[in-house]
Amino acid sequence: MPSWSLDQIARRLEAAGHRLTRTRQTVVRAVLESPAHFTVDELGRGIPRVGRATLFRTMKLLQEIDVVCRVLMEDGSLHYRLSTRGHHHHLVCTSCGQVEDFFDGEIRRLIDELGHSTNYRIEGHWLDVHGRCQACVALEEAAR
Amino acid sequence: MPSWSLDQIARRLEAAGHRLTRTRQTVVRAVLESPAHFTVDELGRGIPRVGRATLFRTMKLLQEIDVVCRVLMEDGSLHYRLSTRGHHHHLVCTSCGQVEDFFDGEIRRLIDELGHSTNYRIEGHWLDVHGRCQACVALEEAAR
DNA sequence: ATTTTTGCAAATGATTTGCAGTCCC
DNA sequence: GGGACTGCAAATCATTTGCAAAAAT
Repeated sequence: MPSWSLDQIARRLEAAGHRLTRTRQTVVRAVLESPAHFTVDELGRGIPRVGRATLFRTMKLLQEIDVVCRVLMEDGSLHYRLSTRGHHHHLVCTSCGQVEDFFDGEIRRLIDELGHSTNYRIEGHWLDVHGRCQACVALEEAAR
Repeated sequence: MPSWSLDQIARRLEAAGHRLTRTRQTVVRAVLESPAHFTVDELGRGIPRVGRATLFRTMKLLQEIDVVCRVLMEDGSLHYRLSTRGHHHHLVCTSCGQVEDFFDGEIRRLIDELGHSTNYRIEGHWLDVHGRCQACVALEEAAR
């Protein structure tokens, strides 16, 4: 189950007896283009035409059909993220946005171990790492 | 590390530069006597003399010193629970909501390595693991 | 034509904050 | 005594709901 497409989500919505209206398409597209995790607020900022209530209602719908799920962040804020089963690991520069892919062999091993030690059947994981790339760090240091 | 005592918590509080006042003792005792997980509301109902604001302030304190942590339940409500140990991450069963703790020491090490190999200055990471607990898997298999 | 969906504004519920009084070292 | 802590009430924040208009089948 790689990543979601608009079509797939449309089918799910209809299967659950909901309409894929223009507004909902707008929201779903915004979700698909969002980073790994985001708040309702961040999402809404990108699509100001959609009313706040509708945004919440749509997110709740997407939750119900298991397209997205909510996650509690360390700082206490509530984020959404696509409930994807695949793994999508990358390292994003918070300054210039450059993306670096990395290999997850080791991480996968750790997660397998985790499954054993807790007796869980692990269904998926998501690792997000952020920082600044060498170029941006260098620029910043030069600026002083 | 096993279960918490009032004394241990007192020491932690003081170590972090806070006082263990009578009111805080009341709250801590209530926490120690609570079930595995509980809402602020449930906690407060047992100790009506303590003001609501104080209750929230105390819970935030206990969070900061890693005595309790918050968990997002499937139904969207926020619960607290005693931390079995210091800082940790959660593995939540997607079926019944049961929570297991795990530590990210190894993962942190990998991330440090990642920083070196990519020349990034890593600023943070977020790891989310999901799956089903043994009991739920067993139930499901029995159902066929 | 009928049912669902939308946006607004008002309502709700949880958590936080301001502040004057109280407690602790 | 003086800063830390508390309770109250008011403020804030995210989310939900009521409702009349608009959109979808």
